[in-house]
Amino acid sequence: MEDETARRGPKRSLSADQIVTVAMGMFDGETPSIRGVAARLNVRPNTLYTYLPDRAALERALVDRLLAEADPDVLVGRRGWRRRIEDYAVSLREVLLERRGAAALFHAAPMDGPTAAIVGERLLGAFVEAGLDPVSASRAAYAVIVHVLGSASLTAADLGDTTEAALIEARRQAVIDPDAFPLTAATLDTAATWNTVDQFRWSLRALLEGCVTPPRPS
Amino acid sequence: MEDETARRGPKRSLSADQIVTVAMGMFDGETPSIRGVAARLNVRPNTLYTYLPDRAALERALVDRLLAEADPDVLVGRRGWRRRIEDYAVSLREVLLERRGAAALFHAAPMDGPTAAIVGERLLGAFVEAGLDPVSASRAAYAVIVHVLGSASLTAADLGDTTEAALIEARRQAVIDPDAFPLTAATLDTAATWNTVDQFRWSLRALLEGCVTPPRPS
DNA sequence: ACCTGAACACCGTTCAAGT
DNA sequence: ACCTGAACACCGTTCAAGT
Repeated sequence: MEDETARRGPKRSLSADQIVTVAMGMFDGETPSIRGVAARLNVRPNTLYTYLPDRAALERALVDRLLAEADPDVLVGRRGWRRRIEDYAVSLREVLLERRGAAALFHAAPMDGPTAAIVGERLLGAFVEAGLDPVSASRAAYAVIVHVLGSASLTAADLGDTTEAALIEARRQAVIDPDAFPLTAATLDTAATWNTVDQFRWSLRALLEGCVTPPRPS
Repeated sequence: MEDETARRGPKRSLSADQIVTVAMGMFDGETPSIRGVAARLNVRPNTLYTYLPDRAALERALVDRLLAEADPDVLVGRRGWRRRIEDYAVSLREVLLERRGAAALFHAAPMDGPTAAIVGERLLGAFVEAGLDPVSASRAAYAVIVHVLGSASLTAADLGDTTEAALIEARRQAVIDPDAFPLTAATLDTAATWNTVDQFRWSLRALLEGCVTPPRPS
């Protein structure tokens, strides 16, 4: 009948979950470091190795938490499949851009956590609903993941320390030689918005459209 | 009338280009480090700061070299626009996967070098040829970049230290609960090939198709 | 003008020792 | 069982000093 905290005594002052939660609040351009997280927890760096085998484990856990933060529940419901996919994608993009350095994580750690499995299953469901056969649905689901993460991390890299507005302005002011790069010069204003949600929605819609279009004869 | 090397004497034993060239041969999962490159050049780490302002400059230079290695010339010629884009994309993917750690670079350093400008201009040309208006061509060009880099770095992350064949086999052997994840379980064999060129070509074609399809009314 | 020694403030990780 | 001190082998970068 002991209460929860006393059940086995306060031997463990930490847990892997707690460590990951603290780390989630420490994105600042880099992935939170083992030493940094330990310092925040007022504990020596090697203490964390009681709960995590290595840094890669922390990274995998962070990847899964970020996927969950984007709320996989928007992938189900009675709205159309396009809308559901787009909403989750936009949400994930937002989550990743809110925390500087989060996007890059996905290119260092594999997505093999429980939330990744749920997101995968639901993406498949949306594409089956769109009329795709299972093989195409699987390919389409991965294509969407690729596009969302690619976009988020490229944007994160371009943003660096500045704001979106500053980046757009800087891009607009770029000096392009119109003789060597006529098309680039003519489309400078559009290129200036490459890192906006609007561009993201445009390319994601194009991808979805292409995924559900029967392949043309090559 | 002095010869080239003697013109100002052998004061400089290095050049930024030389440093970048050496670094290009040192991808091993991480971006080559300043200290590592210096060691390879038989020079003290801080010597490199005579030629490069900081590590970020090395990274930007490497990004441009990698884009060039994929050979932007395949983007021009008399072959169809789809073929030209796909060939460059596949080539860039290959270049990035050949050097472990190369793909991740693009998500840390902006693409602002001379080769990036050429690739951009030629992608725009291909999409204009496809009949897109300038604004759509610009968006489509960026969408392609996003997709290629997203795919390459996700694949690099999944591959880790193993080979493609080993990864496919491991994915095929994965145990999925068919009650909780019916679609995932049913499409396991396709998911096993997510990191292959075939999947890459499939999703890239879908993206291109969607880019040249007139937008549907939302 | 170029290169270096020495130092600073960081990393991830291991291992034997303490409680 | 958990936490730590100390150490190892790394980072990028700065700065005063040497040639």
